[in-house]
Amino acid sequence: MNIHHLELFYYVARHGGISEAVRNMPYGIQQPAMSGQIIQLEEFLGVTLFHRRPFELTPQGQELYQFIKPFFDNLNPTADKIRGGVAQSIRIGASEIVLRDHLPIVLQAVRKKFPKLKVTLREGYQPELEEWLQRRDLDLAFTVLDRKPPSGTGTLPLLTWLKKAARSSQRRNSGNATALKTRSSVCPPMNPFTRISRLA
Amino acid sequence: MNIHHLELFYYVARHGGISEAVRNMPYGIQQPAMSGQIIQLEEFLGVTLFHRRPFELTPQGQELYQFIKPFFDNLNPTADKIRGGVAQSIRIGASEIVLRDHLPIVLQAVRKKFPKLKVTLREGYQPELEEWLQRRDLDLAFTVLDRKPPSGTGTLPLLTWLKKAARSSQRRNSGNATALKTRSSVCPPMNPFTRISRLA
DNA sequence: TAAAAATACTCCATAGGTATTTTAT
DNA sequence: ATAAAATACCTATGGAGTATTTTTA
Repeated sequence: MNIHHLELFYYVARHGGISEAVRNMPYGIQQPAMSGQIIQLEEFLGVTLFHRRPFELTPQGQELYQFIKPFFDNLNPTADKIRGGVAQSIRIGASEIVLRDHLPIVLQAVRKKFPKLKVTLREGYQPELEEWLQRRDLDLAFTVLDRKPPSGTGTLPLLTWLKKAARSSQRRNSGNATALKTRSSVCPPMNPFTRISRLA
Repeated sequence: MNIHHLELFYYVARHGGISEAVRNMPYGIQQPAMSGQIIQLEEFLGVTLFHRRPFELTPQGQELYQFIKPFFDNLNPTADKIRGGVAQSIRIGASEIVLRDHLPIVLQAVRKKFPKLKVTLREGYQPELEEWLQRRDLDLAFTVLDRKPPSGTGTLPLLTWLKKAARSSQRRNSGNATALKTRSSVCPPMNPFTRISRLA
């Protein structure tokens, strides 16, 4: 079952014809391509899905359309929901000093870039932060670290992580790296600290 | 939104991991391909869909899985239903003579090949048959025809149509040609008659 | 240390494009 | 006569393969 064929059929059924579908497609495709793909779908199913001119879904075409409609109707909305559902929140842990003296200026700059981002702050000392990261109660932690990061987490040099976050895919950082991507100049000098963040 | 990516993710979520999904795929695919496609999906959504080892869906992964699951769960069953839903019935129209003297022997042979096929017979004279074909009240009609077939219908020489039906795709004949595909030797000599059948 | 996942390529199947013909209103 | 759909043919993108490395439980 070629699902791409179903997607094309969805638009054909929706717009009442191949050419009409082509004109209303969210992305570019030509009529011969559309015809070909639809024919392949019909051959695969061994069934005529619709009469061409005048356009009319066959009973089988209706059944198929009924089945695929809710899926394709809600595809992009669902994607948008998922896309937005994470990037708009980040949970940061750090020591009281970092939280009070260094983070505010950073967050202030971050807010300008991402006004809708919700930031949750949590105070804790190193072993706590580490545990919370592993438990996925935190997305990001600032702390000193004298050994390699525990599994499920990773580190980046503090002064470079902002740039790295920009490069590294959102995938690696659950979308939060992007949320924090900002001018590295706004990053205050916290050299001795090391960042631990969940990578997976 | 690449739907093929969703299909792959469905199997990953279902089987709890990329490698496990690869092992249980209904068609052949390799782990690197799977990894790559999943990564593309995650990059497109800007979200981690699942933690790799140990495997665990993220909240976003769960939301996506919830959404796509009913669709992919029912995909093949629906396809099968549509596939079978037509081939098992055919509506044939013909004159009383054809119906009584010629069709029975043909249908007897057809039944052997397609025991589950339901045949509906209807008697009528030429203009009626033609109208019923156009109205799609019939799938197939036997009649004489002194002019070209009306729109929405087509003809084939009686002694060759069985072979042709075998060649021509099911698409052209709503699956019924296949249902009627049988040894042409069982076709009695009805030379003067011509077949009209819906082509679209 | 062994299994899983990611990376680095190479390749090729097939979706899609252009040009044209056929079909139906 | 005109617009839709189908056909023929070619191109090229991106999905999938092999080999290998990296990761982590």
